[in-house]
Amino acid sequence: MVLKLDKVNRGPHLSTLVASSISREIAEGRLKPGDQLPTEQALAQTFGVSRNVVREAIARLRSEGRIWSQQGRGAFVTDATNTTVLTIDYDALQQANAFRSLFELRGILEVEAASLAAKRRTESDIAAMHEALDIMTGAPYGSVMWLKTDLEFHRTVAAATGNPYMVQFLTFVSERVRDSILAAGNQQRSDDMASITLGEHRRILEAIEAGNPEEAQAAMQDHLAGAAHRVGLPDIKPD
Amino acid sequence: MVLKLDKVNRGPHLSTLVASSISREIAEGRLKPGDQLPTEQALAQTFGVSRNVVREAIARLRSEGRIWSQQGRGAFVTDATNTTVLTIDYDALQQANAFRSLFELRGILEVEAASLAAKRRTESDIAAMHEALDIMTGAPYGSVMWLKTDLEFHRTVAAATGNPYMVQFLTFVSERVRDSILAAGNQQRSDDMASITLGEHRRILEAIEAGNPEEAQAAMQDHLAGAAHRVGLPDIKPD
DNA sequence: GAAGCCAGAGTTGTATGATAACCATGCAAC
DNA sequence: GTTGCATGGTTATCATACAACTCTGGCTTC
Repeated sequence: MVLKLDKVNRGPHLSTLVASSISREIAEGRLKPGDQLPTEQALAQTFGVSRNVVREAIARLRSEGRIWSQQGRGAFVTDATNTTVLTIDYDALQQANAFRSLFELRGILEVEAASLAAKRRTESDIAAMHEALDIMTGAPYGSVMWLKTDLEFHRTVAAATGNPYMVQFLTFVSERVRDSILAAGNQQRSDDMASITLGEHRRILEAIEAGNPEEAQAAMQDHLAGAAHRVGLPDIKPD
Repeated sequence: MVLKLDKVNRGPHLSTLVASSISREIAEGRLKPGDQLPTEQALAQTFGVSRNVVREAIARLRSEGRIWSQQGRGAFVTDATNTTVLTIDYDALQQANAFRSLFELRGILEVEAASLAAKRRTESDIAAMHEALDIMTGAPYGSVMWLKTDLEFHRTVAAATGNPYMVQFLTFVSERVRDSILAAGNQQRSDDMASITLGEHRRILEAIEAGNPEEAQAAMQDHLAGAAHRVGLPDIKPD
C-alpha cells in the first residue's frame, strides 16, 4: 500500500510565523526600505510571543538580508535589492508559468555548460560522467536512484566547465525543478522512455568527450526539449 | 582633506559566528547529512555563549534549509540537496579565479537575456530601457548614480525576457559582481570610458528595439568583453 | 514471552527578567 | 559654538525556569 500523506503540519515554530509575517509586511509595501521596525518588545507584545522568539525571527530576516539591525538603534528594512541570499518560493513554482520560466533558465545554463564542458573537460571529468551514466543505466526508470543519478550526471557536466558557480547555480535550479515535477506528479512513464533518455545522455557525453562544443550544445538542447515534453511542457522553444 | 577610513569592523553578532561555524562543519563534511547536532546546551558551552545565541544561529540555519529540528529530539543535518537558499561567500569572491567564474556566469545569462529580450520585448520594456539609459547619460562616470542605473539598465533588459527568474538570478549575480569590483577598487577611470560604455549600451538597446536577437547577443557580448577589460579581467573568452 | 502502560531523563520550544553595550538627545558648562 | 555629561531608549547577551515532546527502560498484565 502506498500512503500519500501530507507532511504533518507540526506547527511551524513561532519564530517562523513571526518572520513570515514581517516578511509579508515588507513584501506588500507596508514596511518600506529604510523604515525602522517596531522595537523587539513592541513586536513581542503585538504578536503575543516572547522577545526571544522575535529575536530568532529577526536573526533569520537579517541572514536573508531583508533587514539589518544595530545595537542601540533598532532594526531597519534594507534597500530592497541587497539581499545576500537567493531564494525560490516553493508555492509560486506550482504555477505553470513560473515553472516554465525556471525550466527555461535551467536550459540556458545547461546548454552553455555542455558547450563549455566540451572545451574544458579533463580526464577525471569524463570518468565521473561515465560513472554516473553507468549507475543510471542500471536503475529502474523513475526510481529515486534514477532521479538522483540523473541530477548527478548533469552535475558532472556542470563540474566539467571548471566553473564552481555554474555547478552551484545549476544544481540549485535543477533541484527546484525536480521538486516541482515530483510535487505535480504528472510524470508520464513508459518503458521506452528509459532508453530514450539514456540515449540522449549518451550523445551528450560523447560530444563532450570528443571535445565538440557545437554538438554538445545541440545534444543538450535536444535532451532538454525531450525532457520538457516528458513533463508536459510543450514548445519550450517556440520563438 | 579627504579621509579614507574603513568602516569600523563592528563585530558581527555572535549568532552569526556560531551559524557560520556550524555551516562550515557541514560544508567540510565533519557533519554529514542525517547527523545529529550536539544539544543546544552543549553547543552553548563549546562556543562559550548562551543557549539563546545558539538558538538564533539554529533558527537561521533552519531557514536556510541546512538543518531541521524537532522538539524533544534534536537538530539534524538535512540531506545536502535540500537547501532552500543560494548564497555566495563574499570572501571567496575576492580570489581572482572565483571572480572570473562568476563574471563568466553573469555573461552567459546576460547574453542569452539580450537575445530573448530582442524576441519578446514590449513597448513598456523599451520605454524602461530608454529611461535607464537617459539617467545614465546624465550621471558622472563611476558615481553611485551611474553604477545604480547601469545595473538598472541591465535589469530592464532581463525584465524584457518576461522571465522573472532571469531577473532574479541576473540581479543577484550582478550585485555580487559589482560588490566585488567596488571592494577591489581597481576600477580604471578615464573620461572616454563613459562615452564608450554608453555607446555599448545604446547598441544593445537598438538591437533589442529592432527585434534582432543575433545583433543583441553580439552587442551584449562586446559590452561584457569591454566591461571585463575595464575591471582588469582580460581574455574572459579565450577559448 | 509479548503487548501495553508508565515514569523518568533528556531535548527542544517558549517565557521572563536582568545586565551590558550602544545610540540619540537635550542640557549645562566652558 | 563646542564639549562633556546625564538620561532614556534600544539591541545584544546572559541566565533561569517551565512546557511540550521524544525516547528508553522497567513494570504490569495478559
